[in-house]
Amino acid sequence: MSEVEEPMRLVHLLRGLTVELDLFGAEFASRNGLHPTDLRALIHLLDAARAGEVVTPGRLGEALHLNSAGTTGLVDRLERLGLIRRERDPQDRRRVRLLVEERAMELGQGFFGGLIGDLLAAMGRFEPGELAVARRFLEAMAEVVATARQQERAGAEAGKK
Amino acid sequence: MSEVEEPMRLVHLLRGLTVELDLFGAEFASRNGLHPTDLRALIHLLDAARAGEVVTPGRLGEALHLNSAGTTGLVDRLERLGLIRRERDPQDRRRVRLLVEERAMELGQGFFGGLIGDLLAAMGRFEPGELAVARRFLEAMAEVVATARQQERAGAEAGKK
DNA sequence: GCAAGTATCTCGCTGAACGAGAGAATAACG
DNA sequence: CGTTATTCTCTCGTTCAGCGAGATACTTGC
Repeated sequence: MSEVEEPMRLVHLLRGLTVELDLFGAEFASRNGLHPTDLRALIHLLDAARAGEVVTPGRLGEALHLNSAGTTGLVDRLERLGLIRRERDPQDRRRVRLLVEERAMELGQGFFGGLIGDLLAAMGRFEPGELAVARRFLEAMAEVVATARQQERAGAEAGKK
Repeated sequence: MSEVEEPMRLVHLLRGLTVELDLFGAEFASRNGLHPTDLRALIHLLDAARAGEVVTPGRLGEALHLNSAGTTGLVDRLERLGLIRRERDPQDRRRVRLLVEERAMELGQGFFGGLIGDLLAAMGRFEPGELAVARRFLEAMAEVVATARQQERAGAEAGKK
């Protein structure tokens, strides 16, 4: 086994892990009558709610790379399912605030709850020092991907004539 | 910072990383006139080709959770783009083998090449022992997700009446 | 050689997402 | 203030990926 074998295996592991997580999400979604987009939206909304941020259809669509028409459809769907509620912002009545309903939190709990518990349990079998290494590692990888994404974006801009 | 803070941050890091990778893939795909599904199919086909395995439309569709009609559409698309080629299996003429064209490999190189290089470079800044820890960590996480996925599947089966 | 089995493809349809633009409210400026 | 510009959201018509059902082509077993 050469010197580069080990890192290469790590790359594949990383990719495999993202694929697994993706599939897990997709299966959970279809099992609950949601589309992958709906689940991603829900995750975004729950994260924002936990952080105390106000989310509008505009922001949500931007985060998910949907245009306004697609966003309206998405919000309609989530509202019809009773997962969120629309409410006009009293300050700026052009805006609509998206409020997550109780049911959405429960659903999120069902999705994450179990998995997060298992992940934490598995992490419990590592030394604190090892977890610190894992964290540094993940942070380094995340930064690389984020940087690559920006370069990709820059390339897209340039290629647009 | 309590004892559970650190692992929880790791969970969020992990999720954030998968989101970033996903977005990176989606952006690369649309930049090349592909759909996310097309890119996933291409990755699967390239992996299989490297492993020397024969992929048929049936296998591909199964891997991507598409039904036969959707799979035909996908293969049509990839063939029209000149990324793969259909070829009837001489042994069993019911089957069709999917062969990746040169162009697909180049595209895959364009997608992965740069990113993998950057990831490897970032890994180079870690000690061998640290990389071993990262690997054990990722393997543990992957296993948890895979297990959770099977449970989810089992639940889906049961819930199906 | 005929029935059953397997692999792929065709047809018609649903619905998510797109582009364009309308509608409604606020901000900015004279 | 009132008129114009701006910002946010939603509507309309369209496109196209993926679905269910079933047709077609080939193989295998009896």
